[in-house]
Amino acid sequence: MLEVNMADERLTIGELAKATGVATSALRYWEDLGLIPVPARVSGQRRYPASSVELVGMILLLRDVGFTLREVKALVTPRPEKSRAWQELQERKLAELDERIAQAQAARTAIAHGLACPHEDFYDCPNFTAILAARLAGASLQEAHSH
Amino acid sequence: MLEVNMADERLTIGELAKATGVATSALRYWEDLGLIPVPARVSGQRRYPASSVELVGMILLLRDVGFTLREVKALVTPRPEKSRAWQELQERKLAELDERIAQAQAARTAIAHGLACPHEDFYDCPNFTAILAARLAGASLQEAHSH
DNA sequence: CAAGGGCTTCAAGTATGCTTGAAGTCAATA
DNA sequence: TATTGACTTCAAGCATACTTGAAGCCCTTG
Repeated sequence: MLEVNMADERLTIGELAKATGVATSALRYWEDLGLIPVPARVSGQRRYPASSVELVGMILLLRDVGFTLREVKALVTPRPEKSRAWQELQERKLAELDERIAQAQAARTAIAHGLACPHEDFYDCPNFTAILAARLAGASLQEAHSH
Repeated sequence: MLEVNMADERLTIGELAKATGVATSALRYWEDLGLIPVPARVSGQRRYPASSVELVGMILLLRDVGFTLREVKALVTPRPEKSRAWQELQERKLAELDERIAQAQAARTAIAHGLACPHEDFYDCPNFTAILAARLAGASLQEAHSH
């Protein structure tokens, strides 16, 4: 049986997987993409520092709110001494997040309205259509992203 | 030149695409998946009612906040007379959205913290690690989703 | 009546984010 | 020493969400 080594703080990939709920295959994939730094090895096997748990947590957090893994990589990899470029990237991502939050709240309102509304005139409510109009107006933004 | 027909309120697929910012290929794909009802045809070409603009707006809204197209379909297709099942689906999705909003706000805090923090001890701040711990604790939830 | 623009279908290709399988290594345990 | 279990690499496969390309139809305009 493989007990968690109390004397050694380093985690095997299985332990990191268990601690974070992320499959080992995904952790190796993230390493290939450069999201996770290449860990030390003990007879060929990866050994992660305890801080990797927080790193994975950060990756999950960013991935879950809609950033691609390449965007996440730009946010979690050690930045070159607090460069201006990196700061600008973070500021852009922060703005994107604000927008995501606003959209999620709009969607929330839309669904809640769907629940509250009697039955048919779902799309006729001025409140509801205002939300949709706002999203459609933001379409240019959507295109700016995909570019 | 093809002017927008003022007398006819129905839109061609190109007009719907322009109004919503969604590519015609995507609109056809959504139709195949059943998100958009099969529209009327005029000499083989699709003609959409004006209300399709709002429908597409709703689809964008839900897709953008992380629902899969199959989930979106369940939310936007005409429900069988306000059935209990449909209402339960909406309530579940509402709860999911609340969670997404909470996560987005957590991510926002995390990034904002990254901006504010001096440089190295990024992952050492108690405030910051609390956010990550919350996300990692919610991992079981993530697994419940993918099932 | 020929050209052009926008539409049609259908099949195949692309990008992302993984999972799965085969074949093998390594260390601990029966 | 043989088996077990977790690990290794690498290639291929899969789901989602589309895009692209080929070949063709229909209507309008020069």
